[in-house]
Amino acid sequence: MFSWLFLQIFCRISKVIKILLSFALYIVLVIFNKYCTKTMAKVLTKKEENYSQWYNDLVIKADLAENSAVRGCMVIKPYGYAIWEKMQSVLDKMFKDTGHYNAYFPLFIPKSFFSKEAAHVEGFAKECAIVTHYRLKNNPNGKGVVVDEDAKLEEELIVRPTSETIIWNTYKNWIQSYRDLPILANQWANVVRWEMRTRLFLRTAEFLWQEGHTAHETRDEAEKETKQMLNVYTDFAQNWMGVPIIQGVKTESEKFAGAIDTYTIEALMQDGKALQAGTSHFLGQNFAKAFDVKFASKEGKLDYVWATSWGVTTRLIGALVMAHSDNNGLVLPPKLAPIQVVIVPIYRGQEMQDQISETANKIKASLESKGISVKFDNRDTHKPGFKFAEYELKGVPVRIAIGPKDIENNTVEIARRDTLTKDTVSIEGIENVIPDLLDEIQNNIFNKALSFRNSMITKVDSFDEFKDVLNDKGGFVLAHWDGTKDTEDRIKGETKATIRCIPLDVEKEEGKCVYSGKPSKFRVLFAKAY
RNA sequence: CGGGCUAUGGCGCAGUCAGGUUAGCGUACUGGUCUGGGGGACCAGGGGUCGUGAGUUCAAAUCUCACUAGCCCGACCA
Repeated sequence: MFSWLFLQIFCRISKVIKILLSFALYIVLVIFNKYCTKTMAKVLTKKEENYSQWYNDLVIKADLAENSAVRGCMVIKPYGYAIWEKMQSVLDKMFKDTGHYNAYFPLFIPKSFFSKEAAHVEGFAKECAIVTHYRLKNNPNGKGVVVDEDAKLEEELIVRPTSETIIWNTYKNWIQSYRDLPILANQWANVVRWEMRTRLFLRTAEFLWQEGHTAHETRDEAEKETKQMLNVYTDFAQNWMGVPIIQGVKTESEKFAGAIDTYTIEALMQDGKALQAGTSHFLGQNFAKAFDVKFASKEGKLDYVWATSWGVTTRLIGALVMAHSDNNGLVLPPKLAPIQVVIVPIYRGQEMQDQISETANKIKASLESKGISVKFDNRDTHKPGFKFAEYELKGVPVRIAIGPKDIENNTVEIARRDTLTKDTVSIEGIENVIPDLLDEIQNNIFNKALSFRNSMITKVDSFDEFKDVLNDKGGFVLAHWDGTKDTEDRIKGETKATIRCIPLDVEKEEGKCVYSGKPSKFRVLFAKAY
């Protein structure tokens, strides 16, 4: 009895001590916390401290996307989706301008279609989602619903990881004669690849993309199409996203399963890792043979159709984020920014607010007449400083601040997101200043990324050097390779670097494989990649 | 899919080891006053089935098991 009482008392005393200690610690933390919020960047992990955490923070805090209740699947939030819509509209126009048109094919693909192209199935089999039943029923043993085992599908359906099979099964019915060619179809769709490790935008179980699927009379025509679309992607990446890329062709082991050749555009992220930003495949007659798609030529001969496919995904948003952004948040290229200019008023009292709003609305209208997207943020619920930080986080390229001093002097303060510099300029002629500034920002962002990228391409001639560069510096490594899968695999095993591509503009150069010492005729591009 | 960690107001966390009265804090939110050229201050207020489900116990945020989701490392991969 006494010992029990003693124990109770002891417990209480130790609890009291614990509480006192926690309280002291808490006070210290609170003070520290207050100090921190006043002196440090508030919301983002620093890029230099933890790059992937910085990326995650950025995507979430800038309101681009968030994780969902479904494993591996993200919710693309309005601001992130607005960027995707801009990408879509630009790309869609580029596709139409090169003679393509849109269509839509089913989400579900009969399982048997996959077994028709053996190489292709190997590439995706391990990450397919499969529909086996078509009905639910109330759980007879309790709450909720269960799968109705009586509603089993005769043939399972695969949720498309890509649409070659369903499309080529369809093209078979569309194509009889050379007069039916070419077919230049594209579809905007979602696809599912059951990824084990996912990251917002970069790798998710479901993602959005476009996939072009074309059919041609001749090999030559299909190859030209493949390269044309690679150039379209290059144009988009460099001139719209401001992301410099390297065009190249994939090695046998890195190419799309089912393709003869896979062409790629490879971008470099700020942490020195490469990211494949788009691919264009020359499929040869592989799918035509698998789905028996023949056409009668002008000479009346039957031949298999030549094919291409090409795609870019919402991963481009990840590339956009990682290519340009800084510790203050996103940096968006003006050509893809949902909001290109934000106007923040600074005022005291209703009267001043009205006065400034009038000026702000005039500026807004004059900029909009030039085709610029402008947001006038006249919320009275947030202070100017808060808004400054918020739009920086969201990467709005240009901010115009208008306060009482500006009204007096007929000026505004213009702040650039890319350089974080501020200037006071006259309101007169601002509708001409801003478009030029947006162009300049677009160019500056690209040039900055380009000089970084160029500084991160290193030629090496020994395997020690190869490893040192990858570990200490990162980026692309140009090295001789003997052309064998074995060497490629070994290098990957030892360094985690893969051959990103054989650059299209590669110079002929006699050399020795950096790993095996065997002869090589040109250098290939290695990097650790996303 | 293997190893490790995690899940507590909207968000970020403490409390869990060692079960015990009314589960706290920051931030966000609501109202008010002062403010306003870089994430404001003060006062008052509301909000939590402690991831889900079972179990142990007089008593579970706390212990056990299963499940779900997330993060990190690996394996796999267009």
